[in-house]
Amino acid sequence: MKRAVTMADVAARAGVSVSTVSHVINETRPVSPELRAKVMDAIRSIGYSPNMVARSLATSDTRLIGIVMSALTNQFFLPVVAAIDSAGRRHGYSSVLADSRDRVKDEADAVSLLLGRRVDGIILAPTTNDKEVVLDRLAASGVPTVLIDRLADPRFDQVGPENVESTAMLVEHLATAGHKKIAFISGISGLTTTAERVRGYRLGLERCNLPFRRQFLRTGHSAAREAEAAVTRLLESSDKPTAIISGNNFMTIGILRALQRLKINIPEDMAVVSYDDIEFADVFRPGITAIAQPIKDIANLAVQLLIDRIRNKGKTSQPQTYILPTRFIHRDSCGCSTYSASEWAPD
Amino acid sequence: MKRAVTMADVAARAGVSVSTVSHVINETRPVSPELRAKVMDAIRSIGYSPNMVARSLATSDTRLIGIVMSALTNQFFLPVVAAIDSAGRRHGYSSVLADSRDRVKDEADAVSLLLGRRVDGIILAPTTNDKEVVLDRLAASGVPTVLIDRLADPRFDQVGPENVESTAMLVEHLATAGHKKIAFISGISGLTTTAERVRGYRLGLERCNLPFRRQFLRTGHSAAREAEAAVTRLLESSDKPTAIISGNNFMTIGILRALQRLKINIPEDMAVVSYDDIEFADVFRPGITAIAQPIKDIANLAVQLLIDRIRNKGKTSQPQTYILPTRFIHRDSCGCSTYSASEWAPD
DNA sequence: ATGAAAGCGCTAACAT
DNA sequence: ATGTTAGCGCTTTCAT
Repeated sequence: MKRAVTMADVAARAGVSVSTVSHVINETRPVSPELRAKVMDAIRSIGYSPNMVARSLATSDTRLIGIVMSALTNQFFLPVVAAIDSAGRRHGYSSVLADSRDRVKDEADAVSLLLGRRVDGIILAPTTNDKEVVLDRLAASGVPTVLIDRLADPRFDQVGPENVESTAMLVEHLATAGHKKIAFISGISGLTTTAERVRGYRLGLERCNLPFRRQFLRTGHSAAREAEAAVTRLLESSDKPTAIISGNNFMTIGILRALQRLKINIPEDMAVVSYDDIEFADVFRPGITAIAQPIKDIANLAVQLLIDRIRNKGKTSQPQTYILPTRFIHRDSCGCSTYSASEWAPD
Repeated sequence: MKRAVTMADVAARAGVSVSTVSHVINETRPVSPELRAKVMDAIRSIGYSPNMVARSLATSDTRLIGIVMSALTNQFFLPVVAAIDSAGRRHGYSSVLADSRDRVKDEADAVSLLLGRRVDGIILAPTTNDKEVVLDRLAASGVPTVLIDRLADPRFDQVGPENVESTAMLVEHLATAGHKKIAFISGISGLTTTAERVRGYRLGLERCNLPFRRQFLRTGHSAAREAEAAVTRLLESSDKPTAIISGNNFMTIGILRALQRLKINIPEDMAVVSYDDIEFADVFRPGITAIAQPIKDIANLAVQLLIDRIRNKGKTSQPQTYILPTRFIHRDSCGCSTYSASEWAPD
């Protein structure tokens, strides 16, 4: 690749100064029509394309948003990335990825990387217990940041799904259908989402006057494989539940696998409902009754909050936490005959 | 955010020159242990973090890989992005996203954006008929590029899945089970992948001495909704097929929806097989017999090729095209009783 | 309305 | 082994 075409080349070609070129490109001060035309021609004829790197160095903004998330392989995060990217693009921002693999160390590296790249803002789905390490650095750096999914620190803007009432609703739904022995497969301990969903599980039991029983609460570590194992063990007991609630979509897959392997029919022999919807869940037989997160809303709001903060860099308005309503999707796996749809919104 | 900490600050603090600081950071020339220590201390104590933007301007490399793909919402591309990002990261590269939405215009914008950002290389999944517009520009720019999935231009390194034999194999598989009327739902016309899979379909028919029948070849435009409609129309005819082959995973979903709506049982009333596997396909009932693309292999190879080209910027070795073998996954939807697994590799 | 020139924070000759 | 300094390509103040 030969030497890049620069603004100076354009200026020379158009017979004007570089500052004039810059100003016609950015429309940042009036330029006479004649000169403007000359410049545009020059740009076209020599095929000039502005160097964002140089621009960034001069203005100290990069129009880059850093996205830090656990495992891009996580199905939940694809739509998040897509939504962030497309919302960001509308405002002239591009996205840089940084996988945190759900480990504090990698998360820290990811953040360092992005900070080094001088991204204008960061959207982060915090891993477990990273408060001390990463978030402090982020706060100290002063780079606008919004946390999504797991709400870990009120120093930042945060946006996530409603967890407690949504999960409680699943319990109530099953209880209403007559279930008295309802198990819950929970996610990685240490995640706020996990804690809240477990809380919702217990809240739901209470409301239905059902006892909380330790052996019905198992951890699936947010993953399919572990959830499958957890269910397998759960059903080895003589005292089996009649319904299982999954703490997230991956674990739902694991639960289904376990049940299929054990030849337990859903919903006849076991009702199954899930916090988190699965893509294409409608073609599963039976369809899985689930709570769907407002993923796009979360992403869009996060981007909007982030861009607001980037723009108002000076003023430090109070960070806010947003809990977005989920959607209950009634399908077949709960074993009810009635179909309906409803939404739970906070307050 | 206050003024950024620069190398000059570190130099002052450590009582050395900036070049010494630069050299200890980059390990680009010997520095005495004492000075090195001083510098490291200074860096730590004032919390210095190198400015990649300035570095990039000076070295004219960004360590950024641009990823241009259709709709990040496309399930196929998530693992691709993930794999590219993680492979890239191992070599010190970060990924910048640019959604092409499968439209030439957006693709062109995406490429311009990335070129403006001076990415070191680009991995692109070409949209349809963009040869004239985008690829020429890319070629002219001289920025290392590798094409994935859809192989559209021998001027670039390209890596994609085997399509022809893989699809033919699906036909043969069904024919062996006794099917004589096999329909194919094809993708967007204009994609090389679509053309090749259709070719494989016809090749398979030939090999089995089955006639090609126009009404059994329908387009699903690579999307679930269209595939659903196509199947619906297909089955309105009095002369129905006994088996359907899907041209990609989205269309498979559409096909399943159509069949479920029409209360047609798989595989009893209709066999279904798919080019493209679906995530969690194993929990579908029945399990969908499918050809799985070597997605990670494609991504890894693409990154490797790209980085090789970036490093050997001078020498222009001949671009190569790589066709990677697919994997046949035998499940239940084809209606065979025997289970097996095999792999088709080119040559 | 236009131009000259001083940075932005770094790298990499070029001295010493 | 270390320091000085001229760029990298742009934006933006300051003159004109």
